[in-house]
Amino acid sequence: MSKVVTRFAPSPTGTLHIGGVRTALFNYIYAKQNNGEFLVRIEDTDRERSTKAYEKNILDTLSSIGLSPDKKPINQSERNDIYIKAAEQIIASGDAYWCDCSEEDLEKMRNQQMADGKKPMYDGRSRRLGLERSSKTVLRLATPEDGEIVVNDMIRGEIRFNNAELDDLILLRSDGTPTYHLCNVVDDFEQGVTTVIRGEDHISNTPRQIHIQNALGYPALEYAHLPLVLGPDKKRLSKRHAATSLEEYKDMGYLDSAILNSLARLGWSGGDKEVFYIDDLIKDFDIKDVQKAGAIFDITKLDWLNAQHLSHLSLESFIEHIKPFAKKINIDINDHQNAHLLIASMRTSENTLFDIAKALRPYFMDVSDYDEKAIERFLSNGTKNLEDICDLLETIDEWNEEQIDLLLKEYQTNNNLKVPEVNQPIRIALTGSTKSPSLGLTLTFFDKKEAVSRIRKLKSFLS
RNA sequence: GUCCCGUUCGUCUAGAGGCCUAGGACACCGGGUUUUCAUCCCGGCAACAGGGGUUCGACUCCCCUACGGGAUGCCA
Repeated sequence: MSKVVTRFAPSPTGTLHIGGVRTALFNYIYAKQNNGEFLVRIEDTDRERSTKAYEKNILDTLSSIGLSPDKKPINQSERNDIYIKAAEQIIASGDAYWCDCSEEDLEKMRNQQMADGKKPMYDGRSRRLGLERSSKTVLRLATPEDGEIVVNDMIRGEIRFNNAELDDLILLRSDGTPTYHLCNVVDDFEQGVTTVIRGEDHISNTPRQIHIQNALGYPALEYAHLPLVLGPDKKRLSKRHAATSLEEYKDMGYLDSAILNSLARLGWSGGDKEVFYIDDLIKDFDIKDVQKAGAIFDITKLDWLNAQHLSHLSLESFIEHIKPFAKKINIDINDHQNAHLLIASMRTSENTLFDIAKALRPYFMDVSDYDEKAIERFLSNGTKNLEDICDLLETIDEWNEEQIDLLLKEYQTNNNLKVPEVNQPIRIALTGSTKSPSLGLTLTFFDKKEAVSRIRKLKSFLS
C-alpha cells in the first residue's frame, strides 16, 4: 500500500475554529501513526470571504499548537490552471456538458420540485442539448443516472447513495472559475492524498466527489467522517455558545496539550484513561473507534484536563508558562524574592494559567479590595486580635514560617481562640480574601514591614 | 418536503447477544486530609428515546415511530 497522506483543508473565512483543530488533529494523528504525511491546503476559492489575515491566523495557530504540516501548504487560488485542465479532460471524455439555465429558472424548478414533495435538484434539462460554451454557461458533470455509489467510511461503515438522487453538479462557473468539488478532488489527487478525514457535514458531498474522481480516472480514497462538535443546544458549536477560536482558548490560559486532549476525547475514548498527550494519542487512537454521534463541547472537562496537564509540568516549566499571563496584568514574576515557593504553593489554586496569574496579584501589588463577606464574618467583632497580632509580629526577629507559626499558635492558645479567628483576619489584610496558602507561609511571601503595613491598612480601613 | 447520518447518566464515554445489579471520567452532593482555599483521598446521585420483532436470552441484530443533526448553492 502506498504511503498514507492526510490533509486538513480549511477555507480562510474566519479564525481557526476548535472544531477545525479537532479535524486537523485527527488527520495529523492518523498520518503519524501510519508513518505518513499530514498536509494542509487552503481552500480560498471563495474570493469574497477569504482573507490573507485569516489564512495567516489558521496557519500560525495550527503550528503553534503543534500540528504543523509536513509540506508547505498550498493555496487553491493559485492553482486555477490545474483545475481548468482537469475540467477540459472531463469535457474531452464526454462526462461534462455546458448548461445555460438561469438562476431564476433553477429557482423555479426547485420550488416546483419541493411543492411536489421531491428532492430539489437540477433535472439535467441541458444535458442533451449540446450547447456551446458562452459567457452564460456553466460546466456540469454528467452524473450516471442509475446505479449507486457506496462510500466505505472508516467510522460509519458502508453508506449508499442512489445516483438518481444526485444531480449534475457545476464544475466551472459561468465566469470560468472552478467550484469547490472540482478543486477538492483535483487537489486530493495532485497532493497524493490517500485518506480524507473531515466533518460529517461532508458526507453527502462524498458521492459527488467520487463521480468527479471517476470521470478523471483517479484512484479511490479512504474516508472517515467525523461527528460534529456541538453546543449545548446540539447545534454546531458557534460563537453563540462559547469561544470558538483556538487562540481564545490559548489566551485564557489553557495548555496546548490540554486543548488537544480535550478535543481528542470529544468523540473518542481510550478505555478508562483520560489524560493523553499527543504521543499517547498516536499510540492509542484508532479512527475506527470514533463515535458516530455529535459531541457537545463542555468546557468544565477542559478545565479539569487543564489542571491535570498543569500539574504534570515541572515547576520551572510552569513558571515559564505563567509568565506571559502574569505580564498581561502587569506582574513580573521576577519581582518577587520568593517567586518559586509562592508559585509552587499557588499553582493549583485555579484551572487556567490566566486565572492563576490573577490569583497571584495580592503578592505583587497592593490590596485595595477586601472581600465583604469575609470581613463581615471574621471582623465584625472588632479588630483587637488584628492589632494584637500585628504588634506581636513586629517583635519577631527571624521572619520565617516556623517562628511565625509558633507565635500565632501561642496567641491562639493564650487567648483561647479558634484558629480561623486568628488567621482569617490576617489573610484578609494580606490578600483581601480568606484564601491563601498556609498562613505562616503566606506571611513570608511579604517581608515583615509589608505584612505589618497591610494589617494596619486593613485596621484603618475598618475604623 | 426529499436524501443522508445519528440517539447509553446533566456532559464526554465503556459496552461487538449472556461477563450489565449497565463500567469510567467531568460536573454536582456528602465525608476525610489541609489552622482557610485549592490540591488530594473516600462515598453518593444519575442513563440504554419509544414500540414491535429475531432469540432460550438483547444496550448489543432487524423493522417502524419519535426526536436531533447534516445536506439539499454558479459557498466551502
